[in-house]
Amino acid sequence: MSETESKNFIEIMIDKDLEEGVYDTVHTRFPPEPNGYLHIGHAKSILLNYGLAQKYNGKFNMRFDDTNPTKEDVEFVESIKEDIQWLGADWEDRLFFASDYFGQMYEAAVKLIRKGKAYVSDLTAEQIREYRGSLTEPGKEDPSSGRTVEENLRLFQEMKDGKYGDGEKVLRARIDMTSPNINMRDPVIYRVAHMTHHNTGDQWCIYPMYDFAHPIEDAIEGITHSICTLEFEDHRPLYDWVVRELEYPRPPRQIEFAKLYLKNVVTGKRYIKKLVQEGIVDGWDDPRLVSIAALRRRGFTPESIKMFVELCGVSKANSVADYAALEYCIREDLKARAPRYMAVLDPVKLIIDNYPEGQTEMLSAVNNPENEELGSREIPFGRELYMEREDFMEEPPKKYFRMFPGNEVRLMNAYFVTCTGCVKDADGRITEVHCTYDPASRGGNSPDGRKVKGTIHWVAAETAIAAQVRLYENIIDEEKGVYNEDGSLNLNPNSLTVLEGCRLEPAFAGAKPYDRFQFVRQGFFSVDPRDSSEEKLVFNRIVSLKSSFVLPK
RNA sequence: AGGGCUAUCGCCAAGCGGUAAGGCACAGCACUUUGACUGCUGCAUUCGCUGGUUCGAAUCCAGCUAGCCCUGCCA
Repeated sequence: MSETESKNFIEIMIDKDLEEGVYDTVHTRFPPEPNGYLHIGHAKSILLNYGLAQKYNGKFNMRFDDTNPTKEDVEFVESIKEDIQWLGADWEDRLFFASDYFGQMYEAAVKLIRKGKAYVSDLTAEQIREYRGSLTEPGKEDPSSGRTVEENLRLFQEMKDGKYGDGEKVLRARIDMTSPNINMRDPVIYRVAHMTHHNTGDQWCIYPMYDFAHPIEDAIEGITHSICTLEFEDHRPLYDWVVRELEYPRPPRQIEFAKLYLKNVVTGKRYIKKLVQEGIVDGWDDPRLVSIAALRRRGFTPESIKMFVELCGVSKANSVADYAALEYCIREDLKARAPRYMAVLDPVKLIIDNYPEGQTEMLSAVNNPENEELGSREIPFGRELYMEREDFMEEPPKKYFRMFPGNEVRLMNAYFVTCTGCVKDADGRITEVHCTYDPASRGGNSPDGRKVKGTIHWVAAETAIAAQVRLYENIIDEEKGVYNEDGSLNLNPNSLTVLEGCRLEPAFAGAKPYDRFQFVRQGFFSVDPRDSSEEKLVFNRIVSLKSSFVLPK
């Protein structure tokens, strides 16, 4: 990284560690529990950990923290792997499962028992809670804490051998029942759970708790900087206690940072579940959600998400990012690499009265004026076109410079046309707009040098492709805040607008799922991978152009 | 209320004793074959509050205040 670029607090800590020789390399990891789908918040952690490893020429591990079989499922390990790969974080050959270390964790527990640092407790869950004390009162000594090492060894062995039922016995670390930090009041480190584990099957009936397992996982893998979120700050003394008592050389260091929250967005699993159940969204990858899969389906690029995460920065202050920042990132990424084609979302016929009936011609158009590499294409032109309904007004307000009777505009990449009027049906709805063209202005410029203020997009009626376009908004209401007092969500009734009968220029033929385009003046769109087929093109709007729909005030 | 953490522009965020970076958003102007993009300009006499130390404080000290997290055999 360049010297002028400012470093975040984690990089400063790493620099110090390297300088003082605490570590001579950087090794990070992303350790999700496979109990759900990844969302934008996880992307920050993934990209932060992976980015740090890259920046310091270190390594990055992928590890499933699967120490609690009651909540986990293989379904999630596959989706998580897919999402991380899509984001571009490369764990190379270092894909691990915490469950693969169960044997070593068991041995570690035995070591603690031998040192007199752990004991088997007979207390029930409720009793343990009572003995723990409260935020303001110290805890009380566990009646089982006086057992001998031999007895503890035997009991723990029996726990492992399946002699006890779930909840009957538990292994506790002996630390300090009076600690002001509740996590240090003899935390449970092993529990009995007769369950089939997605990875280890029925091999184990005792499972380690996170606080005990995580530092061991990190130490085994040689992790140097174990980066997690703020809520684990209180656990750090316990993390340090575990690696110290287990006597790992060069123990890993835990560093906490603030999670990334987005304004007006749902990430809660129970809320998403409800939205799916009620049919408000069509799944965990519905484009209105911010799961990695949803963002991908909507058309966001990995690069844009990376840009967003970097834009947000890393700190310890709780913060909520504006959705506008995410939109900025995808616009920024796509504007130079998406071909810009014309598409009419709300079509109305435009008839050029002085263009020869039956004649067609091909016009050339540059695919992206900002990126020559994207080449150019030929677009058919004829007497009958489709134009955007909002691009015509019978009585225009001031500073409206699209079509209105008597006004001359440019048909993009084609000709100057002068509006002559419109035709309405019995209900007064405009069915046709009429104009005349200037044959000398082919390509969009007049040889006499006259200028026009407006340029509008269009599509030839005869060759136009019909498509469905979906305009997505945030599913959460912007004005009223996210949640109601009863815990229900404030849904935005306009979160999805489906536009049928949109007309596209022929260049769209052959578009494939995930292909991204900039519809001239309408924003960025991508082909929906779930609903598009050869016969039916379905586009999701990724993000609109900035203020492109706004009429002058 | 016991412990931990945080507080710099509407939203993120630099700053680490020498007199408030940057980005997003917003506004204005210019340019424009997308009212987009781009370019330029504007946008914190002030850093949660109050005192103190100092020639000098967002930065150090003290005391307040506010927010977040912690009483799972979840992670």
